[in-house]
Amino acid sequence: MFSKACEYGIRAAVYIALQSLDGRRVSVNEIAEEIDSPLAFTAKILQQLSKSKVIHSVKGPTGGFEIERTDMDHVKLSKIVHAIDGDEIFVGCGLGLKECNAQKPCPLHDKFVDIRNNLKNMLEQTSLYELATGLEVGLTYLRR
Amino acid sequence: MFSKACEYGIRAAVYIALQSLDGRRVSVNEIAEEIDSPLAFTAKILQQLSKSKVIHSVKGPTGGFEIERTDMDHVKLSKIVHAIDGDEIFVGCGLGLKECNAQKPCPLHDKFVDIRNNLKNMLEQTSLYELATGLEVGLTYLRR
DNA sequence: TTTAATTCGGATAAAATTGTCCTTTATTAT
DNA sequence: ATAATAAAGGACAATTTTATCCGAATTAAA
Ligand code: FES
Ligand code: FES
Repeated sequence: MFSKACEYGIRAAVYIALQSLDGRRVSVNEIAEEIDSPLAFTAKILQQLSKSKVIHSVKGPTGGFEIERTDMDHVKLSKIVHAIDGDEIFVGCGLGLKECNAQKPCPLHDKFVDIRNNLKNMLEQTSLYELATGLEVGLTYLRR
Repeated sequence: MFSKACEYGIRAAVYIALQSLDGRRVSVNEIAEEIDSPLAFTAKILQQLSKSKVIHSVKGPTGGFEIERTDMDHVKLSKIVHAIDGDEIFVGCGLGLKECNAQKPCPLHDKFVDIRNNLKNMLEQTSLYELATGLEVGLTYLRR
């Protein structure tokens, strides 16, 4: 569904959000440890998320990654997926035709667009804050 | 969503089904041409589909690929996806945890499982015959 | 029985994704 | 100022996916 990079990116962003709720800024080392992801690869992904304004980074001692409390609400999963995987999942044809086109649809078009739109809506409606709070209460997990 | 191999596999199977409705057996060359896919790679995928009984192959002159009329109804897309991409898409965690587990769910679990199940149901309910008939009537396309 | 058409299967190559390493840059604390 | 800490960025390596090539096996037709 999503690339590995995107999966790590979402898990990392949720973890950063959770810690930011406590006013804690976190390092790549801690993030990779907590979400059980490859350190250097995770660092690359965090750079992307930083550039696309999903998270905020601070260099130097006491530096690290954080997310403003107000941003947590309006940063939706769709923004992260878009930043890392692009828009294929939001607009692409399920059978791989060059573009999804209702005027010249593939055999799966109607059924696929339904599901694709459900996914799109879910991603556009789910905020980092929402996901982080489940974690905070101890109901959900970022590793296993 | 699906791998390239899987996309080609579905398109190929639908095309084979369509031609089989006319009693025509088709070659890899014709299939790759009609669904606009790389010839040799498509041949590999057809081998897989043949082994997993999605399609039937006949060697030698006048040989090629075909699907029995009765099979078209009960071969569902889920079988093709399973044969080529495995079961990750049916049971995997949306955030890449080693396994999806309702007892220890990732933050996206509830919302993701909904969509994953919609997709699963759609694939399990959609037969090759159903997709081929849309093509037959000229309402849908396998290339563009 | 020979030839030709076709799938099958193995080896290999190219491209994309995933992952690592090391140097540079910014910033804080001593 | 200097040293230490952390992200940024570039080069490179490993793995997986996508794709190609070629010879072997099968079978129908000439
Ligand atoms: S054309 Fe294939 S999903 Fe729309
Ligand atoms: S645990 Fe992540 S989708 Fe179920």
